Amino acid sequence: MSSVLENVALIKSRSLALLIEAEIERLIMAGDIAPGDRINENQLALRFGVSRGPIREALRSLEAGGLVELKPNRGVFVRSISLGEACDIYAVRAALFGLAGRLCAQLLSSEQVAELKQLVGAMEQAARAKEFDAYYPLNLQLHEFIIDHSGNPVLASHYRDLVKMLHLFRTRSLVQGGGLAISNSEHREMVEAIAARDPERAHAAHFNHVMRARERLTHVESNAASAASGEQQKVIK
Amino acid sequence: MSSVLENVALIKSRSLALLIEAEIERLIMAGDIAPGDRINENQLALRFGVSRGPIREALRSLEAGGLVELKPNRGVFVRSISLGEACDIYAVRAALFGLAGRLCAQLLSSEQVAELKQLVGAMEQAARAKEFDAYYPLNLQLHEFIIDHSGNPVLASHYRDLVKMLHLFRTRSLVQGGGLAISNSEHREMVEAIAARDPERAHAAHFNHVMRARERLTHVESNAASAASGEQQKVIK
DNA sequence: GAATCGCAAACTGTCAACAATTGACAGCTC
DNA sequence: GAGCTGTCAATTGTTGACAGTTTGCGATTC
Repeated sequence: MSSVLENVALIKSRSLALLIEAEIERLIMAGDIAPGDRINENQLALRFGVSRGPIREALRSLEAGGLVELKPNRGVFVRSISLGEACDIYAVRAALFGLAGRLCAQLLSSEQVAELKQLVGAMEQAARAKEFDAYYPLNLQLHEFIIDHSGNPVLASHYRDLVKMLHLFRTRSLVQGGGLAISNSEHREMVEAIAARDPERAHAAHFNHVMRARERLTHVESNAASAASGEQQKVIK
Repeated sequence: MSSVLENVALIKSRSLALLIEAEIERLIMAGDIAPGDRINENQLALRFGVSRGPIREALRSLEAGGLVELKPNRGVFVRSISLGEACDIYAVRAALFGLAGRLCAQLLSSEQVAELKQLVGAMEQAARAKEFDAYYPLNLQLHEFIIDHSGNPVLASHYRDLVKMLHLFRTRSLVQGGGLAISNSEHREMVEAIAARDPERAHAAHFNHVMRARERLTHVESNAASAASGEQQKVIK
């Protein structure tokens, strides 16, 4: 047991609130606490073995991040994202990802472009072999790479906030399932635009990639809810 | 005296933390607390006549909004934005504003387009007459209009966060002074693209408008840096 | 005289108790 | 029996106190 190291790490992180914030976020992301659920401060405090102070601070932070909602005198609730909100988030995400693509086209070294090409190649292989378990992490890696190498931390931070919020949308599993081979041609276009050092084209490729993911999302949704009563659909374009 | 109504409003707002958060934000925006300054919890608690709990909660919220920085065991500091960070923020802002323009081109009614045209007309008049005091609020109004009518609250929220953060940049007064007639031709192009219902063109116009503001910013900066000793900088508090 | 060590004041991090509000249930009135 | 009212338990909002850390200042040493 590396009790010493653990203690050091614990002391370094300093402030239970930060630790607890990360832990609550993890619980929400893992679906351990479902969207719409109320969060009981006492219960959490008991669970973590701390007082309510740090818990409340952590929740305040999460609220600003959009993961939970604060209803005065009622408590904090895990936010649940509607289809309309998810569409809004996707649009903003598309704008940010478009910017990331534009920046990458201007900034990336040839070596980094080669890395991207390799990634897309691996994804193509996985898609052809229908190996979803291999495809998905590569897909994540590709997007992370582009965001990280845009050289704009503000962009990266906001982008990640949006991705987190999208995890609160109910049908995300379906969304992730959609696409595969379909979207890899989009990936190829993205990387080619970057390789061509064409910021405008890269922007368009990246923006459209996310917007098409949004369209796939709405189609899945409308199919799923077509039989049910007419939920007010958000008109797109 | 609507003392009863006031009390109701006060009670409704419920939670000192929310009130205090708004108040601290106001203090920062007004330059009452300067970037880089440390915020003393005890002092604030005394000033507002509350305990430190709500203060800490409010600060947590502001930290997530990017207005203050939390240094463990040292305290919270008002963030100070460097030129590089300001550029990053401008880029993200440009991407969001570009999206807003794109959406407006798709959504706005003819009446709303007429409103925009009227605004730009008034700005042109003010610019010709060199009436800066008239121009500035109109400029703000134009940008607010576009953001508000994009129909995307997520976009609006993130955009406003960025604008707030830019207020922490030291030479913002100079930035606002730059442009005027120069940038109004950009405004005209923005509105014309929206009126033409051309999303792509609107996107480009809005994106470039902010990016050019960024360029003006960096030029002002480098000029200010080169003539640092001579010119008397406008000091903010 | 400069650098270092140690101490004390100030401040942050955390806690446990207190006050106030909410929502539900039981009892009363009509 | 329906609707209102008052009370109660649960939970949030707030507070003041305590513990640990940082920092500035002064004494001490070389």
